[in-house]
Amino acid sequence: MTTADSHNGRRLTARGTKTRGRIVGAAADLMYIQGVGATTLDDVLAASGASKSQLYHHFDGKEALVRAVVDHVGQRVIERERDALGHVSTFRGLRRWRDALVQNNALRHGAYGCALGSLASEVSDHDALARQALAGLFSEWQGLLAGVLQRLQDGGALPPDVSIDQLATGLMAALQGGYMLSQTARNVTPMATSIDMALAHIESLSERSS
Amino acid sequence: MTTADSHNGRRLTARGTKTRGRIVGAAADLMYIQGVGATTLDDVLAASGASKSQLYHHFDGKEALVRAVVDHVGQRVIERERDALGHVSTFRGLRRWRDALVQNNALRHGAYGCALGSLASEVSDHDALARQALAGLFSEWQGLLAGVLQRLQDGGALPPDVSIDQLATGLMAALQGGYMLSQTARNVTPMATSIDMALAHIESLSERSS
DNA sequence: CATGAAGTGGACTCTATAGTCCTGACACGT
DNA sequence: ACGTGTCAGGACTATAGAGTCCACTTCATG
Repeated sequence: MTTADSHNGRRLTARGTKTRGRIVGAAADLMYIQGVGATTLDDVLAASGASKSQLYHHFDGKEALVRAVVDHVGQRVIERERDALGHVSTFRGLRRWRDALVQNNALRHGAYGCALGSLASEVSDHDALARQALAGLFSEWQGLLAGVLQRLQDGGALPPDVSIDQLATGLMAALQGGYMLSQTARNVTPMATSIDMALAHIESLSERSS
Repeated sequence: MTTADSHNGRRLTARGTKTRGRIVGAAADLMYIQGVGATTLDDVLAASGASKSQLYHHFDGKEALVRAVVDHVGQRVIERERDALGHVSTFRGLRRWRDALVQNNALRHGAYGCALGSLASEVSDHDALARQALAGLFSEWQGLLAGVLQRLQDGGALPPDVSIDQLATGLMAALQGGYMLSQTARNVTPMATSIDMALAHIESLSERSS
């Protein structure tokens, strides 16, 4: 599942694991804020308090580090979304999920965008492996959305003939596109509006089934 | 309107204009394909057949070149969209617009994404001026979409109480998010699906007004 | 047709950054 | 407690890439 896990099957001590984690965490933060390309290894070392040799001890180079960051950020996002969506089975729950994302993004006025989306658009055209990992993460995330929609459908809140997967794709795209527009405008409104429209559409489908 | 037009008010000869155009064009192509960060000035020089001094004669540095690229790409996209959307006033026309974008993106299996969107997500967090230019371009593009929706509303195809601007925002986000998902998946389907969902929602609003 | 400005060519410098290497400390199994 | 391999520190190298400089050519306008 993971792309560039630990290092090619070496034994890790507790201390080593901790150092590796510090490096990946610092790299993830910096790459989120500055972008992947603008983040130098020296930046990462300074932020994590590690040294060159430690970095190259744990990773083959920058590309490998980026892949580890993708895995790490992916894990975090999926975990967050699993918590937020895993048991949602009502439109109200879905709207609460929306509110949480919007509020969270409002804290930085939309800057930096979606942790996964930013990585994806910067990395997809350079590193095929990272791209595939990101594609997998998006599809996992979308699967969580599909799970919610499935529960809605099972509960009769959505007609049985609508395509859960297509709705999940549309919702995911609205979310990502909204993030990007908000990032560019430095204003959360577009993101909120676009998710609202996607949710409105999904909710409107239920009216037919009454 | 333009961000980093010609150079700080110098007189341009025909030859100079041509050279400047070659440089910007080559830079735009390279930055679209390789990304802004991965495109070096030497790349641009090699591709355009210009020399260092010519580049620095016309631009203050890489940042200025990037801004010129944003303007250039923006002009192209807006012009294309004005042609495609300027006189559309039916749902059918809107679907033909969708088909053209999807087919065009299918040629490269989604790779590289939207010319404007890719620039935006890479540049927004680094260069405030470029970010504002991109925000302006997005809003211009969205204005073209809003124009179509307005004509639909004026013609009675959309109820008078729906918010044109919100629909245009949602459609734009669906488009951009779709581009990004397709770029990551190397597959146009998500983009097509997400635009379809946005259009379906907009069309569904008209049913209420019958 | 002269003069100065716009335009061109490419060598050169300087610095940031990826990546290497060597030395030594620590930790764990035996 | 001892020895092997993981872990850490940081100096060092190599190079790619941004930006400078200067000599030269072409152009526009009086």
